[in-house]
Amino acid sequence: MAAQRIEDTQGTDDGLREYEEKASAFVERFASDLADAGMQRMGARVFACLLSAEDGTLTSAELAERLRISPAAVSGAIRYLAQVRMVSRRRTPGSRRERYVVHEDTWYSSMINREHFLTRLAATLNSGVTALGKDTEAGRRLRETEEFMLFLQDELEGILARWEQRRAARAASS
Amino acid sequence: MAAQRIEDTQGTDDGLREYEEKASAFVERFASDLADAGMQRMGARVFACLLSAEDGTLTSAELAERLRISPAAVSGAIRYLAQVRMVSRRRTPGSRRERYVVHEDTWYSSMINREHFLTRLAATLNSGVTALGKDTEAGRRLRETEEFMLFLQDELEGILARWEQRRAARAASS
DNA sequence: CTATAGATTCACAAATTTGTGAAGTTAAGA
DNA sequence: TCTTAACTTCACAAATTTGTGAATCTATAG
Repeated sequence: MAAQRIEDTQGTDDGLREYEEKASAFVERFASDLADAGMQRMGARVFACLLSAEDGTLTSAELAERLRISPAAVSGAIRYLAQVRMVSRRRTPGSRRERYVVHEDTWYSSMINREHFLTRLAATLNSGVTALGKDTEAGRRLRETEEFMLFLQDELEGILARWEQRRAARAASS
Repeated sequence: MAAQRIEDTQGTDDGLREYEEKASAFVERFASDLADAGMQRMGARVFACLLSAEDGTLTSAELAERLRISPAAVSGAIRYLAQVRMVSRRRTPGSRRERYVVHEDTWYSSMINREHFLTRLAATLNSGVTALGKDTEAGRRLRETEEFMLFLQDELEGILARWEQRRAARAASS
């Protein structure tokens, strides 16, 4: 872990500690950004920590140590992250330890689809059109909002596809 | 208010009450969706209420009555909504009352840009690349994530432009 | 089959967030 | 200028959320 950095600093303890401090500072800042966007705090911290891990993978114990939190907190955060499909559990055969891993290629779409948020919102708005009457001004406004949500949902899928293409193209050329 | 609906139900008190109940049920459901997505609860309720109002406008007193909340709560929610540019205050000259109004044509973009969330995230990720070292695997992962955020930000602007076009086209043809 | 590492669940305490009443401001109207 | 309607701010109480230690569960190793 952090081999590169250790080398840069002639492998001194100070160098390693400095590296860890910088890494930790970044993790907290990133987590804080995510939390501001509505993500629960521990979930954000664990996710940030995983994303910053050299191979995108950490065990429960490693997470607990790096973030200074209890195993229970790790467990709760992982449950949440697994639910929203940003992380998955990986059981190494022949070990009791479980490793948690960032879905590097799909967490973007999980982030965007957020439990079908837009689709659900559109359905709710549709019920509003019925409730308020489709010929009222309010009904018209809700209908338009509904259409926007569906439009957005659709476009987002296009964006993800384009990103995958771009990514694939870059991978092929390098 | 709700003229259409009153007509539908022969203007009976029962009809009006029924309409109000349905409207309120929708407002709460919509607010709940928004709250699930990370929006603060009162902000969501006030916003949903405004969006459902016949002309997209209500006074502080009307909001307090419809949502059964104190003037202080209205004030707090409006402060928040104004800050994220989803609602603005409108002072009718020659009146002490203030009206709050949904930015019908711009709240989508406010919703999407959410205080430059993506740009900020990209900046944070960039600092992570520096902290972890750009030649490490983690650094590479963060850089890619940063690129995705910038890509997404860019694409979202395109989407909004397309939506405006679509909207304009429809308005012209009807 | 048993012992135990390791993850999860649960009840509770701490911390945070939220909404209220009351006091304080601001500006319209007399 | 004075009065007062209407919005805002503030301190606090209520409610919610969060993280912990302890107990519990699961499945690997022996």
